[in-house]
Amino acid sequence: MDKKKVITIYDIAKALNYSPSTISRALNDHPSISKKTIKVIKQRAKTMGYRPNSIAASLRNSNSKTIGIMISRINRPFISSLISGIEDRARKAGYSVIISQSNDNYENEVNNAKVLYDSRITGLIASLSMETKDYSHFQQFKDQGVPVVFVDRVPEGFNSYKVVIDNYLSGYNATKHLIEQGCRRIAHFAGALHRNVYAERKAGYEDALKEFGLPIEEELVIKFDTLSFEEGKKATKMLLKTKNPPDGIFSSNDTAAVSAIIYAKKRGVNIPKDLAIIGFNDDPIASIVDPGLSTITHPATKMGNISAQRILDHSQETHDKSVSEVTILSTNLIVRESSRRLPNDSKTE
Amino acid sequence: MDKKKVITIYDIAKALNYSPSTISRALNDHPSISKKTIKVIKQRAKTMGYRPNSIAASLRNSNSKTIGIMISRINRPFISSLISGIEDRARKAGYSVIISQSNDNYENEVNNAKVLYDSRITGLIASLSMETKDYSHFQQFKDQGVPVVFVDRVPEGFNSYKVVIDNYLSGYNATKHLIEQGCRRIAHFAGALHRNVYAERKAGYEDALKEFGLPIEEELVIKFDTLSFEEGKKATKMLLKTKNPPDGIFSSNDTAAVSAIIYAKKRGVNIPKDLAIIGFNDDPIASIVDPGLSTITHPATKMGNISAQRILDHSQETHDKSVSEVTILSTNLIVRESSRRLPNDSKTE
DNA sequence: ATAAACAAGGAAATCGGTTGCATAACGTTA
DNA sequence: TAACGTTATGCAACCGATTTCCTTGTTTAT
Repeated sequence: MDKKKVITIYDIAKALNYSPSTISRALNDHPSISKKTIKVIKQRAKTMGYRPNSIAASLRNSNSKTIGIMISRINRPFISSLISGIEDRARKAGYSVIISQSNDNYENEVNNAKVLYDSRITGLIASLSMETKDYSHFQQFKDQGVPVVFVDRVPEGFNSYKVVIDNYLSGYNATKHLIEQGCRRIAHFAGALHRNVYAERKAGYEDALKEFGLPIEEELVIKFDTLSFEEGKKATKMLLKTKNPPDGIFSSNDTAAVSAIIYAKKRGVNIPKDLAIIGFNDDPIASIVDPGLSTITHPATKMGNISAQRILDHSQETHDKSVSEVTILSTNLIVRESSRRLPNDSKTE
Repeated sequence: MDKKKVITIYDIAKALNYSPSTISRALNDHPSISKKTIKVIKQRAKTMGYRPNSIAASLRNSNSKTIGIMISRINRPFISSLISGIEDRARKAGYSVIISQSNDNYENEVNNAKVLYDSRITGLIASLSMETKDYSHFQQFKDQGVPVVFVDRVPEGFNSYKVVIDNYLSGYNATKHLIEQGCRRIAHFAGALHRNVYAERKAGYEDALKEFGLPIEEELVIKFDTLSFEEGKKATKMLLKTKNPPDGIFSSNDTAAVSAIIYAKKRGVNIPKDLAIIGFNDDPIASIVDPGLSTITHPATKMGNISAQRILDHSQETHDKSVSEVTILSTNLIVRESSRRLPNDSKTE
């Protein structure tokens, strides 16, 4: 094939009878090169079709200007918005973004960490896989001074940047909302409880019940593996079969909640009258399902922006004083029809 | 900070009294190094905590083992599944994936192309922004023998790999389905018509009408900018206001179609009796909305797999004979309640 | 007028692997 | 036994940009 020759700074140097050092400096607006020379060199670089080789620069600087992302799966609303937020912020700062999905598998996550480490990323943004319980594969980054930002699904007891929402308060508010709407027997769809987000949401749920003097009943807390549509259906089916079915469900995600709505409706259960439901995340499906699913917002894009910013800041600052490590974003309760039993609720969408 | 020293092959060489060449070869299982030596070296590399610097290798090999992705926006179901498909395939082959979103803006796309080119990607997978009409920013890759795979939204008259669905046939089938269900006045929600996907879907729509002897009416084809929820609502509102409103809508995406369903329902229009609706993509919302939205499947993940495979194959083969450049995947019609007017339809979900 | 300061640019090392071309030791074959 | 192959390894250039020291010529201050 007829690949055009790739132009390097050496070619420009030869053409203009300058040294490569001068070319490099000129292209980077180094102060010790005269304005005139800079102009000439830049002009010539353009006409010769010069394109910088960022790999060469990365090697020399041992900095790839790349942010690595480790997530479970890209094709989920929360995750894709998170990535979008990271990418937007990163690109504006001239950074690239490299992604890897674990598919919620621990070994994949460990392998991805290896690959990202070897490619000398500037910083890592990670949301843990469902399975992960050991965090030692993140230590290598810290050892090299590569900042690690955990988002949403963060590890316990591993010191690093964290960007999260207040899951406890969110769970509390969701449950409190159901109670205020008259629910007295509220079930909870919980995720894997070694993952902070699910454990905390459950804790908020339980404390809300306690506060309002409602009993915490084992059989009303359903432990899910993946909070999938199928699991949601199965759990709802099971709950509706019991002698004393719940009059409210707080689900740790929207997928399972929507599934519950659809299944319950099919069973002739009136939502929200017989069964009020609230989800978590405010995925697109939440506002599409009928009745609309009440839920808790999850500021995905913003979390992405902030996480990227942490990485960018880290490389800037001197880091004498350790900055606030954990960023906690607030969430909002969105009340739609799936839980609205009282006429005049101010938080209505 | 106390960064641990990074171990290079030179350190291993010194430790074992071998030359760096031997270390490099041993680590890559080069045949001219004895098994015994390889074993010793690998063992030592492990205990010393050696980690390859893939940037250095990239520079020397002028191959970064990286696939670049250019898309409009990550947080859309089709796109995120596409990326997921690419990432899965790429990582299995030891390739990394670097993403960039244009936000459907032409200049962003051009800039992203520059950045990706400069980072010496092995291949590019691109789905055009809504605005893009000039494709010259992709020429630089071809000039360097870097394979470019266009997916879904592909350029006209630019020679390269393409992975698409049969948009014409899909549009034809969607429209035909509505006609078979008794619709006689079918509106079409069209996207930007300089984008192949929307132009072809519209062409399929028109040919189906023709074939069944139905008139093609200008005012029934609504041209959308982004096929958003808001636009869908506006268009539906407008259509329902006319003296002679349509009895069917074929929308080029699910978002606008779902919006139409919701708005029409609110207006008391019976779906599908008064108005049958079919969308495109089979996004999650399609099966959640009530009534369920009939639609055309879009094999996003598979398209991602294939696109990645094209890149991988390209670097393998000798490329004497030019392979089939365009891959066309088939789609399926999914019939849900939003268009089912006849009782016994075999294609029912 | 002369040392000191400054401006502009060059030489060469460097980042860490990779690889074409030796080389040395040893065995093989006519 | 001389010529030749094999096997296992080393040397040094190379990928392309960056940067630390220098050098040279010019300006400023005393």
